[in-house]
Amino acid sequence: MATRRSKVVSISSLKVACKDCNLRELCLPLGLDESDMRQLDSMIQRRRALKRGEMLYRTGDPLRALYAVRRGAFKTSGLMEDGRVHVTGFFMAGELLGFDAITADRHPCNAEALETSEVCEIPYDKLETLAQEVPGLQHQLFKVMSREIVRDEQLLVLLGRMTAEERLASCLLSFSRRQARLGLSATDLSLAMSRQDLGHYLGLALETVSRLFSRFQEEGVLEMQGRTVRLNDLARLHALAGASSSSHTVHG
Amino acid sequence: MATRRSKVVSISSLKVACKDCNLRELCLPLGLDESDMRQLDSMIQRRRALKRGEMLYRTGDPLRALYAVRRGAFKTSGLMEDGRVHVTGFFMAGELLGFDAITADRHPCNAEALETSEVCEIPYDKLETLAQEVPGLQHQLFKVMSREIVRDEQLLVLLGRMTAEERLASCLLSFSRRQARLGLSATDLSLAMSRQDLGHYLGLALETVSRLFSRFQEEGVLEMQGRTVRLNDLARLHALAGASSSSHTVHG
DNA sequence: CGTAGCTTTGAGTGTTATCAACTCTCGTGG
DNA sequence: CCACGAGAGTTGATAACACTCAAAGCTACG
Repeated sequence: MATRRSKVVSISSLKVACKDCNLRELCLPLGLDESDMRQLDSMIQRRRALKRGEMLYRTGDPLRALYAVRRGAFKTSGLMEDGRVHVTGFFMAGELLGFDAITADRHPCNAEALETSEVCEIPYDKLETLAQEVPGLQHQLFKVMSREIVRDEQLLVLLGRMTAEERLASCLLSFSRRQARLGLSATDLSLAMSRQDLGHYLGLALETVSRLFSRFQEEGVLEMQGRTVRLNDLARLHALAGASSSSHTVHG
Repeated sequence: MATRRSKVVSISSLKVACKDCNLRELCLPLGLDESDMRQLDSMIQRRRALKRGEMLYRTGDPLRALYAVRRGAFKTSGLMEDGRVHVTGFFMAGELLGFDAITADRHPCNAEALETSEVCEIPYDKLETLAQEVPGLQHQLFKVMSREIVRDEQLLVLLGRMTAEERLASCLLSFSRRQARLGLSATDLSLAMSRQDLGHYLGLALETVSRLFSRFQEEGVLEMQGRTVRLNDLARLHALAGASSSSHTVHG
């Protein structure tokens, strides 16, 4: 009974309209006036809750919708024929995923909830139709997709040219900025993903990630216990990240 | 005088309209009817020729236009604070570049001609306006941007999880497919970029790239002399590439 | 024909992967 | 409430792949 009650609460919390959503300035409605936002809102058919480990979509699934993370976190990952995994992205509240499915009308990767999460489901065909009518929405969509491209390009630099130390430092700074943008602490992180996931994202073995955390802690850059991390020295972390010149332009 | 004459010829060749362009089925006009295509065509203000080494745009330049490669090839590259370079992409005839500039109204990377090249210059503000009126164009733009995201995600897998051998094999196969799509040979490549560029693209030292070419040649997978490469065994190259499961969906 | 840049090849090194063992944490059930 | 087990994380030893440094050969362009 207690569980049922909490479920009811959770469902009601899912009914927040775009205009009342605290994420609207980070998400798709950004820059829309109230009437446009209402149209967008009416299009969002249902909001979906996922538990840790549940898949939002799988490789090959037809593109039905794009997704906005309302709460929680996701990872997207691709698989090589021999089973090697690569995590192509982590998506936090206010971030949109699924754009890579537009070109072939199929999702080219898996998206999995890293913790209890909620997404807004935005039917793609309707979105495109609405974007045709609402200039602000079309504009915002181009911007968001462009940002995704920039994000990926920064990751290319990270994977192609950075040392293991720089990769983890950059990654932690990215998490920090994204948390700050949500109005949360820039220094106290609660990582939703395993060392394995981080390794698969950063192109490193999980043992390397673990060792780096230990070393950063020894050096006083951060304190951590498991997935709880406190960044004690953002300046030094930035120095360790050996930043790429455009690293502060996007994603915080 | 001879040079002047050849320059005149080159300029006249720049005046091909979209509807007469042999690249229209690979480029932005794809899927547009003739009247829509004419509108797009009238928007393309000038076509620009660049010599090897010339910059199409530089990091920080304001976004004025997107570019379609008509002839030749480009590389885009980012710079880290300490001078490390990463090449984020190579762009061949029929391919579009500049989408990463939309989000911040500035180009986040450099674009340099690798050989004598021509581009069509598509003013971004006008493109967005036209896309608002022409559904087919909006649709095509979303598709093209989405394809760019997928391309980058495949590169993330390449850089994050593949061995040096797999990276070069994948890269050569990508070149092969893109040449074939242009109606050219899938096996005889004339690389426009240096070993250094390839290394910066693949996250490898130039010496590693060179050694891999030598090894592939010893093993009979290809023959080469400098930048002229003949792929003798595409099947074996594919095996060497240890393909990621979605590698055949995009970019050939 | 000379020079500068590109490419190849070699030798030695180092960063990070791999393999392995151990510990910790947390949820579950006795 | 504690014992247990499984998954996650840490740490150590060793090895490998690719990097760096170095030198020589090649190509192309002036």
